[in-house]
Amino acid sequence: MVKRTSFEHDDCPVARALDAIGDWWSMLIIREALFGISRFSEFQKRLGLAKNILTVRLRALVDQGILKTAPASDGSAYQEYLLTPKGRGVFPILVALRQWSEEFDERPQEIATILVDKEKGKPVRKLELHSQDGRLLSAADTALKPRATGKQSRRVMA
Amino acid sequence: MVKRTSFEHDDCPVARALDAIGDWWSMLIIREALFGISRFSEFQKRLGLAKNILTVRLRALVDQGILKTAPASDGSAYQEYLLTPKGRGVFPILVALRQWSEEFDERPQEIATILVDKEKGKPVRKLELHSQDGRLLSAADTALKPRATGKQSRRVMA
DNA sequence: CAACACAGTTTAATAATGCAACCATCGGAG
DNA sequence: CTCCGATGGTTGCATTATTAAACTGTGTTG
Repeated sequence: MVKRTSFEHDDCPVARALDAIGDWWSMLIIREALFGISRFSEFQKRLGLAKNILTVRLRALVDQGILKTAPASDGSAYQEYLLTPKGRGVFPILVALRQWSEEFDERPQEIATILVDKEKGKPVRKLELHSQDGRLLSAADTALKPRATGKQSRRVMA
Repeated sequence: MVKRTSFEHDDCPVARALDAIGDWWSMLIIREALFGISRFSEFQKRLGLAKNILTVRLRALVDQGILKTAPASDGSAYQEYLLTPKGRGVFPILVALRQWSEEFDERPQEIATILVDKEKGKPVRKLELHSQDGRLLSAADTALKPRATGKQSRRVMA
């Protein structure tokens, strides 16, 4: 890619999120981190990406407050990369991606894992979007409203 | 980049989803499409991307069954790009991205739009993940289980 | 103290963007 | 019928991201 158009100052929250974690590797790094991976070499082995890229990605994630470095709790020397609350907040996005694959992939049998709830070991339900008074909402039931305060915009999302 | 590692045959559903819609533009194109945009020039104007890139992205999205081309319902000649069910299924992912920005962005006041429910015009609640018996689940309440049938794997997600 | 693992950095090659200019088709005005 | 602008692209070239692989500098093990 080139000059990778930054969406950092876009007023659309989707664009902002993509700017932060919208590349292939960042999301997968966070996925691994949520699974408990914290060491450089572990990320590298599991994801199979080039080490320089991993370096850059980890640094970017740390800069954005998604990961933080800690002085290696286990063993000694070296540091480890831990998720911040902001990083753990990515979980629903990963679930959404997972469920989309599960629902629409043309070869779902190749999908190796199922997300289950720990207590019962049964698959989770689909993510649900509710209104404030509790109605289940689909895309068609929603709309975008400009924020009350601040400059208005024609930028949208759905 | 180089040889852009494809995750198409990865057994992790997150990776598969990212392989399909994990680049900056595809997600935004789908966002616009969900908002009703269907014409090439409309996408181009609203997103401000280069036309060649738009061409490639649209074709890829059509190939993947996320968009389909129709012979221009309105006016005449030219075609339009419409979402398939698979494309509309991306909605929760966009909502998850949006809510992540809303919750963790350091300058939330720059975010221009709010997702509301059409009926009441009030902001929606956060996406919720439930177990089959209805308990609200957080990341910590979940685990990954290998699929019953098929080759097992150490590939994970959280 | 030699070998090895960890956590990177550097380098060179290559593939993916982006920009701009070009081309083809359609519909409408004259 | 012809010219013109808008639509929907395609082509080329410059720029940048990503990669693999080699190299560096620590710490740790034997």
